[in-house]
Amino acid sequence: MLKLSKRVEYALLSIQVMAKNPDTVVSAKDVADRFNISFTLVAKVLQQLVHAGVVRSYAGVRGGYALAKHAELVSIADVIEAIEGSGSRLVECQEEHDHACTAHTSCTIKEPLQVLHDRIVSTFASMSVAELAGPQLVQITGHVT
Amino acid sequence: MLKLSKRVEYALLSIQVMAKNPDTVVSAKDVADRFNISFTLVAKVLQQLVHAGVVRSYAGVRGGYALAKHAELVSIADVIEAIEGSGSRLVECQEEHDHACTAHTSCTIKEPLQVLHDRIVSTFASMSVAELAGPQLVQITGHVT
DNA sequence: CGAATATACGACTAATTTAGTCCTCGTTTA
DNA sequence: TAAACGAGGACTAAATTAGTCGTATATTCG
Repeated sequence: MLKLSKRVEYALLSIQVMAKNPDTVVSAKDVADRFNISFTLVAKVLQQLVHAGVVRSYAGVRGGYALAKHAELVSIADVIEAIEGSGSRLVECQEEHDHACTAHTSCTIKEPLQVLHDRIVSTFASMSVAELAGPQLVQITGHVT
Repeated sequence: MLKLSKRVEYALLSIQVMAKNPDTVVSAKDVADRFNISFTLVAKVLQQLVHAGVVRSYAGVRGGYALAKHAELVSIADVIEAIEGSGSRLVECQEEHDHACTAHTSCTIKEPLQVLHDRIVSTFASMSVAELAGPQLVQITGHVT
């Protein structure tokens, strides 16, 4: 009914590791080994997360990746958008290239589905990746809002 | 970020026509012509809807399809499930064939995402196909609840 | 009856998307 | 300067989705 791509899944797994280990950098190899998944794919996915500003990268020997913001500030929607791009709607107009689908009575379902789309996006936006990591030990240096 | 398949789209378009014309049967050809889409595909999709009990079919010369229930009683979730099946989760366990993914620490994101999945399903369930048809004229023979 | 117009359905091919690999380059650290 | 890392492009493979074809069956109507 609704499946996330492996790329998004790998992104979430990677981020989960980072969220659980806020004080260390995590390399693509770490993630790939830990979950027995393709190193190169994970590496690619992590690069997309860098582009989107979700994680920071550190090159070099003891390099790797770490979250660019607090886990609470990164939503699942952010991650999905980082990987899949922001351009996808629930229903795409089926002739937007030339004559924006005015030819046929088409796309009459587009408008009501937009409402649905927005609701779903906000559902994704309502969960932060911190929730993937589960309850964390309170940081001594941290603070409660 | 989240796209419905053409099959679901065609299903919704077909249902929309039926919801707008509750007193007539709509043939696959009607729908295909109206939206300039593949007749055989629409026919197939409609057959899936029949199997799922969403629409009723009438064979023969002046045959076609009509909603099996009131449009208000059919949700978008029903339609998606009729077409895509009910088996898909947001994140699938990546080794459920043999040794249910206990080998690696994998699937640690599955549980939190289940929550998200349920929310999204209920979002789809919250909208009926009647909303695709827009406000209808009140039927003389109808009644208000 | 029988021709025309529907649905029913399985097998098939084509197109698109997603997954995954490979190779080369730049960076950092010890 | 060598080893361990990220960056990124070009590519192949696999899986999914879209779409076709052929044939069988039901119904209406002249």
